[in-house]
Amino acid sequence: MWNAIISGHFRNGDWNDVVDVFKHMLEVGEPFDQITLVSVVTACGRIGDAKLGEWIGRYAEENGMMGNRNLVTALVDMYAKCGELAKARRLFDGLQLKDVVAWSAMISGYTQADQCQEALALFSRMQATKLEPNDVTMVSVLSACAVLGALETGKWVHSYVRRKHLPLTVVLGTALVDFYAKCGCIDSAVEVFKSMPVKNSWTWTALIKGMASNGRGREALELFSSMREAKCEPTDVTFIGVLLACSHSGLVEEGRWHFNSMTQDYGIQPTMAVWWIFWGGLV
DNA sequence: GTAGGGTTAG
Repeated sequence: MWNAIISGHFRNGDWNDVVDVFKHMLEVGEPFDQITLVSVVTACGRIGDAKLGEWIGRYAEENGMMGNRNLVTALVDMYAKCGELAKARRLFDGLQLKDVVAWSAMISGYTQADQCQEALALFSRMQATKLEPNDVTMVSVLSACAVLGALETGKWVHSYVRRKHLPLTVVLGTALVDFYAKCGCIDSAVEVFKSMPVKNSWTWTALIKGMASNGRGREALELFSSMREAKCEPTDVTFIGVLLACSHSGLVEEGRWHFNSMTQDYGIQPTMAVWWIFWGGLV
């Protein structure tokens, strides 16, 4: 029953509630099992609770639970998200049978820690094992390619996605759009965008920012109005793209208008990045 | 009816 409650919070993304329920269980001496620990340690990674995460890591080692691949993978993910890449890698290397989830967790760990070269190096090693990457693996690989400007590798990933008929999920599609836009291939970014069956705010934002950073401010603003017609809610990052578009294209009046609309119509408070763009080009 | 990995920021 406790696991079911924790699972509910987990699926809702309420990581703090997951941790709170577990701490309550410890306080009242409620028994838990490995399934409990998998959820809790994953939540620890999401909220950066390294203290509890490491406590669970020690508990799992001392109680002979390291044969549980789900638990070890969750620990790899937690250590990586808490910035403990070496600890994550040690556990990952110790996994006797690494499946696609374990590989994806370690690759995404490097990408999220800004160690994109390491991420691609690990991806090469994964390919050498003949284990097939899936759509989730490719999201992290594309993110690393985008940061490094590794155009050829990213293009290869795109062709792999098509060849193997990996599902063009909203997250994978967004990663492709972002990758092409960051490499300056706006036409390819638009092509992927158009081919996506489902788009969300992140997808629109990736293309708007891509247009803006490639000097196509007017088209970025047109995309922003299409986004609203599509009833897709803009986020604070969307407005970074919109204001960047105005700033780069010298559309000062429109930029000020969007800035006001952001706070008044959407209730989004300007973040530090927004102030930088505003004071840099729209005053 | 309970378990691991993913995308946007001048």
